[in-house]
Amino acid sequence: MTKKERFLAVSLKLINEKGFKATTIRDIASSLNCEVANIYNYIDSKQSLLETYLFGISNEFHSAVDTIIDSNISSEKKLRLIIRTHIDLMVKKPYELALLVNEWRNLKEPKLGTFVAERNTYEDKVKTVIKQGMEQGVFKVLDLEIATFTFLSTLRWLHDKNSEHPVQMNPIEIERQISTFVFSGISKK
Amino acid sequence: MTKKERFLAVSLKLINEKGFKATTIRDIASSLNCEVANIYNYIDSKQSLLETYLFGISNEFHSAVDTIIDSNISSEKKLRLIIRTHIDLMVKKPYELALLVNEWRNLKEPKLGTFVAERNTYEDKVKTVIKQGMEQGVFKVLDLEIATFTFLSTLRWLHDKNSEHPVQMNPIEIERQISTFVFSGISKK
DNA sequence: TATTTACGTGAACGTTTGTTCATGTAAATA
DNA sequence: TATTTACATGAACAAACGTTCACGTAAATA
Repeated sequence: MTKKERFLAVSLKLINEKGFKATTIRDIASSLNCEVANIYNYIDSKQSLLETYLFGISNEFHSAVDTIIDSNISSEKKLRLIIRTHIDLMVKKPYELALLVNEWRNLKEPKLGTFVAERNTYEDKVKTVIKQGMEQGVFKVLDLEIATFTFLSTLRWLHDKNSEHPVQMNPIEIERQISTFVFSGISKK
Repeated sequence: MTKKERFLAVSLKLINEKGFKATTIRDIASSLNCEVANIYNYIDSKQSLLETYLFGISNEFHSAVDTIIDSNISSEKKLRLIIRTHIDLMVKKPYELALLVNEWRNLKEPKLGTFVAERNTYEDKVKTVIKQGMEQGVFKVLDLEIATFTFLSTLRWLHDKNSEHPVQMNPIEIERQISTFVFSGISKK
């Protein structure tokens, strides 16, 4: 692990614990046992640090969902794979995922606009999958907006709870539980 | 509307747009067309302002859910009423609801601890309703943690989307859509 | 009328913030 | 060996922050 990688990891953890605005360069330097000025050997500015994290994880979601959409499988299977993608990223990159939820507001224009646009595009991709499922008679015909965002919010649970007391279950079992909820709801029969 | 009420409303809106840390006392004064020092005729500190908002809305959720739990109705009906409560609060107090989601991290100890405890208690109350439904054979027997937080995340959607482009539907229709999703999922039969 | 209360003002405070600077060292490269 | 590169240092900067101060005004209260 290079010095820069260690710096990136420590910063990410700190920003997650205290929030981006509350995490100072001096905090990071202190955790790293180095001088403040040293940080600027790794980055240009505190803002660019946040941008690196956010656009990095954003791209991961996009490339994953693109592969899913382009594949020749049923809408239900696509939705199932999207669930799986979110779970995998929660397990592999919990801190980056948390930033995506909590800290994107701290971006400044024009990066903020770019980020929001990317996120909207992601939501639209998911929406398309659900829409196709409805048209094919596989999914209930609900309000498309509400269905999509209720679905995405369900997946957001992954981050929230995992960040406070990490889930013990294995990813496959989590996927089974969430898929059950998403596809057939909470009512018995 | 008294001066203090106007101050509280303007602050709330600003904090929602820019975030608590990014909203300065000078921002608030500027929006209010008054001097900075004037703000301190209304509040003791910036922190106390956040505390007022957060514990206020937190109490509203608690008293609503307490009434629901104590009432002599089925588990399904209780869950339906909880959904309705969240929707009503989203419509009536969207800004406070957003703070509850986004800004609670900015509380400082010991208030932070109190808040987190209150929130956990709320989650436990919802969890109890779901647990009873499972025991009575009304709900599927899923992992209780996952079921509860997936459910709560579904309701969180209400805030997220409403804050960006407010939902046009009336509360009753929203409730119908979300209840369908929660109780019977997205799959057609 | 006298006095309290609510609201308003502008300057100043002490701290903390991100960032830069000039300078240094030790290792990799040429 | 000479020179570039990567990392390190401590002091300093200007800006922004929450908060306080002494003072002022006008209306409500006694």
